[in-house]
Amino acid sequence: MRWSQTFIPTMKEIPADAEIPSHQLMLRAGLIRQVMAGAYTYLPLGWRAVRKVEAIVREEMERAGAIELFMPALCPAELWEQTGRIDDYGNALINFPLVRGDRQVRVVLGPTHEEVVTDLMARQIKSYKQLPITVFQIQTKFRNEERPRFGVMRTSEFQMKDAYSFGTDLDQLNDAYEQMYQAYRRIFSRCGLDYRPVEAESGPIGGDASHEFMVPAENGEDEIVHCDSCGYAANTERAETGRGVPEIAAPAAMSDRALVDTPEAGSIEQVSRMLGCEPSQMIKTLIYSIDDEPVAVLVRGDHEANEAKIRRAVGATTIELSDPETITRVTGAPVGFAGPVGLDCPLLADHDVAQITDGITGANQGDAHLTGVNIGRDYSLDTTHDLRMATAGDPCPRCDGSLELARGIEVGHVFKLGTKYSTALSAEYLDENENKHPMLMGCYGIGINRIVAALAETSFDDNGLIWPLSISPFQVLVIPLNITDDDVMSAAESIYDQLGTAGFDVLMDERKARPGFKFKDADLIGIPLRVIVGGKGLADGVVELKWRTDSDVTRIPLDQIVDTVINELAERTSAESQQVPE
RNA sequence: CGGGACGUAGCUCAGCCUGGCAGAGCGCCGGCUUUGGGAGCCGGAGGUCGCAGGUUCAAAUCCUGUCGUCCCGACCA
Repeated sequence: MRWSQTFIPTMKEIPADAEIPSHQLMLRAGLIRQVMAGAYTYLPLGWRAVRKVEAIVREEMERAGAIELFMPALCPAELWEQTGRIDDYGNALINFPLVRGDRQVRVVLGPTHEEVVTDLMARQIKSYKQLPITVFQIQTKFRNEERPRFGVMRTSEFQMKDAYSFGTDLDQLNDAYEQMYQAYRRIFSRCGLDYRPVEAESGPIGGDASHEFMVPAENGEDEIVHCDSCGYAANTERAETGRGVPEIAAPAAMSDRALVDTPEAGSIEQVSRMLGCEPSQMIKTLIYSIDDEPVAVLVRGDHEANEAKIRRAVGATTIELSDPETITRVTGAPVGFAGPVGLDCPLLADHDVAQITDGITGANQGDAHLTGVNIGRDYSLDTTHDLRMATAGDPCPRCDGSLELARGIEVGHVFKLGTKYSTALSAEYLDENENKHPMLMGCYGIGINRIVAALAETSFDDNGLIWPLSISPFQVLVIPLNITDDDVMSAAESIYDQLGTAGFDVLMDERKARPGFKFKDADLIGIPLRVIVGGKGLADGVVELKWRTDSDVTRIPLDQIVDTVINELAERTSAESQQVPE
């Protein structure tokens, strides 16, 4: 491709709306342009990178035995009603009626395709002999992000690879999951990403039934914890802590309990400021409706409750914060003044709560708190649980180490679904004895364009992007410095032709521009290997070769340049693939 | 949806407080010079100052509303 004949609008200045490196660089390097909040056009350079990622994903999916198909983005709302997800998804699901003659057809734009693919399999798979099977597609997905942000990292329309496995039993599901897990490791490695699989919220199957693949990045949206001693990693929602049940007994020395006025102070922050205490001295009391029964959940004031952990602790199916009316009925006080003392409802406490001496908590009456609250004397518990989000410094659940916090970009997710969708949509098979069973499913997603964004977010220097060879829009950039010099141009043309013929993606910057200008653009768009053809070098019979990450050029005789480039590309490709797990 | 910021040329921004000719740099077009790290000089094109209403002799500037974009949070895989 010749630069002047393609479309690479680079920018010297940093667009005011872009805050994070990937967004700034993708705009400046001419990869994307914004159309509206949460929707971007991929320009030729950006789209080439996306396509390279797609090709790698496709290759690895097929290598792992998955079969490609293509489902419509437009799906009947009816299927979503059958699984209940039309409500679960809420406003994030884009759905609207289509007018067809005198009737309306309600449709959704698929944010994922469990419904459609399960319905397909329900119709086509009848026998255990047809299983297992894993299918995948690469397609545009839609989610109405109420607050799109971080450039292309979080948009309302995005490219996703989604795969679905169907099997007869847990063994087949585990096999498919393992296949996908390994394929994902190869995919992210091949794309040149530093990534980390972390345990994620597992849903109905339990155990290690879900992993997210995270790219560590300051600007990542997700928070994860990890242990450097044993390698345990999980997202903060999922992360267990290595804390045990403490001794539940009244402290040896405690103050008298006292009622204090805390007018209008219903939050931990307000109360701690008003009373001059640390949030960690407070007992946060949250009234949850768990399977529609009110339960008071206690966590330390500086901690955050984890609803999934609470649900697991009591084996419940639904959990939500109670509405203000319920809270008033249960505690006798407006929201913000609940406490465990004298509360007539079940108490569920986090481990750390039992270790608070002279705690401060709501008095179950408006504008008042209690101080000097102690377990054993003022309220009692049978046991305690791990009910809160993990934080930095918590003991590791797997070893003697401690947990650290980090942020990351989620680029992939593998999940054992179980029978949720196959049951709802009657995707059943007959076994050897003619008994019907719902199929066991797994689902496996990869954010295709998010891989490109994650790369841009983590691989750059002061001058611009730094692509790995594997997903770079072009592999080689040929720069003739002076296009009015016939010798320079014919040498450049010859190199360009030969490399193109040899099957490489070559871009030639034959614009009429000064050398400095071209070098700046070259650094910005970050093509890995650069061949510079200049009049001075040619006079000595050489051209210059430079990797994007090199500080200096290497002079190569003109008649060897094509072979040298081919060799270096082969070496780099091989070096990159050394990193890819088997 | 709650909180905050910002909307002036393609991009980055000044002008707004204290109302009185629509500005700069970069980019773009033409010309000359220059040619190894975002060149120099000369000439030029380009704006419904987000939109609507109000105040005023007069509004980019003051007031009200509205739309858009970004950031923090809520929500969300």
